[in-house]
Amino acid sequence: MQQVDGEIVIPFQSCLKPDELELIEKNSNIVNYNKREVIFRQGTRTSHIMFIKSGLVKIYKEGKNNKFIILKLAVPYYFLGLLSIYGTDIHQYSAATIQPTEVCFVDINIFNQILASNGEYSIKIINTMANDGLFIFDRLMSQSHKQLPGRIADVILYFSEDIYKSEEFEFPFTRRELAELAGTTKESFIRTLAEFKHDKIIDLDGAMVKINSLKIIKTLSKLG
Amino acid sequence: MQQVDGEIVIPFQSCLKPDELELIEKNSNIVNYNKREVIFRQGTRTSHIMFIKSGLVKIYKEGKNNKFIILKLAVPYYFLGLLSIYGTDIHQYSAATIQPTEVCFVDINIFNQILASNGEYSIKIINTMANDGLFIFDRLMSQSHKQLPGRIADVILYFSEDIYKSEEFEFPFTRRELAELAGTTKESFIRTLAEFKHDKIIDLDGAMVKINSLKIIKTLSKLG
DNA sequence: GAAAACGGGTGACCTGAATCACCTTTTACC
DNA sequence: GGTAAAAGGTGATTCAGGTCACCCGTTTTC
Repeated sequence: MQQVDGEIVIPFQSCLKPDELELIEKNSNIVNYNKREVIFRQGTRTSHIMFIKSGLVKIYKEGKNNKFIILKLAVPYYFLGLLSIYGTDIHQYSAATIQPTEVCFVDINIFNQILASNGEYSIKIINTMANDGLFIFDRLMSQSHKQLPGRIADVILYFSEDIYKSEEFEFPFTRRELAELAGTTKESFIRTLAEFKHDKIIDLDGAMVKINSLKIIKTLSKLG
Repeated sequence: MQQVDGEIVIPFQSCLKPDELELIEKNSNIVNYNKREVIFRQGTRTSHIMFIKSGLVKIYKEGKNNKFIILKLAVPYYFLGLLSIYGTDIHQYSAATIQPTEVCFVDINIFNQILASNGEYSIKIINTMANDGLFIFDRLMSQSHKQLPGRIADVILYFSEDIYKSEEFEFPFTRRELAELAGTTKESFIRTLAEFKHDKIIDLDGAMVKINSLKIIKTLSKLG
């Protein structure tokens, strides 16, 4: 972890007046993380508004006996931990980098000051939090109430549609992490993925994936 | 469903200026529901800000082949569907009354107007949405990543601590609904509850429950 | 550069909980 | 008030997917 200078591009910047923007810039700083570094741990107190400037971050829940549940990936211009900051003051989940990442930390009092005075901005934040909440809701619905094939299909769709916007991509995760994202075990994930390959629904070579039948994947996702 | 007059007590009323309050009162109305009426269905467009004036409401997700998942109960002074209203414009879950309920509908544009002009109030709404999101998050974590006894314990704790604030209470639900709240089936729920009774962790007579060992219940919830 | 640790992968086994098939009691309703 | 439907409950059966016990290849580490 290393602190650096750099320009700040806060989400919804266009809703901010020049003086508000200046206020934020004066009261924030950027921190550089390497691969596989923890940004914050669940159970710790929230202290700053955070958003990603560049890089890739996993948001996950730590359970007992080394069980992890990956909730989502966060990409540039995503706020980190908003729900916890405005909910309980205690982080309800952890965040760790997958790739080298720049995170911008903004003083929380300054941010609140802007929310209080700039109605347009606060509605943007309300929208962001609502979408965040609904997204995690969807992911957990997938993890809790779908069968394995549906969950694996969801993971593939997540990378294809949300993260890489391509039907051909490379998993940035180990199989164990992919399993944690699907809410299953490494073994079951590997097995089901192998079935997808065998059934020619996807091409698979190590981390490389190419979706052959998006239609089948979507059907699997829908049927659960 | 029946429309009536009546005084409006909006959540966080104390943060509102008299003219804002008046504006809301002029642009809202109260609707009376009987037991077991649907307030809104998932998949429909959001249209109003809603909150409960009196009564009891279940918030649930409808799956395929008559599967339901109950996410939470809403009690007086809870907003209904905020996440959907500010997230997608489409209700992501359904709401139905359990007991006769008065719901207050507020014009959404008026409400947004107040959010934009009253920073204190909009931060309250941000807090509310964050807590809502985290709560549903917790419930789904329970449903997806705990074993049955832990899930049943969670349901008992939910009624005891959140809803009735007593170690003795009456389920307002059928066994089927209780199962939907625990993310399981009627049969499994009944079986596990019977075990709790047999092990003297609870007394059980129909809908009546008395917790004998809160400690064991909490342990079961924690261990998952 | 040996050894340990980690990642990907496979097969055998086991089990928690869903499903199915009932039965009984209570509630709803022409 | 009689019938239908819903609710509570139980036992037997099934199976998806977790667990365990491995294998091999690669990367890390001292």
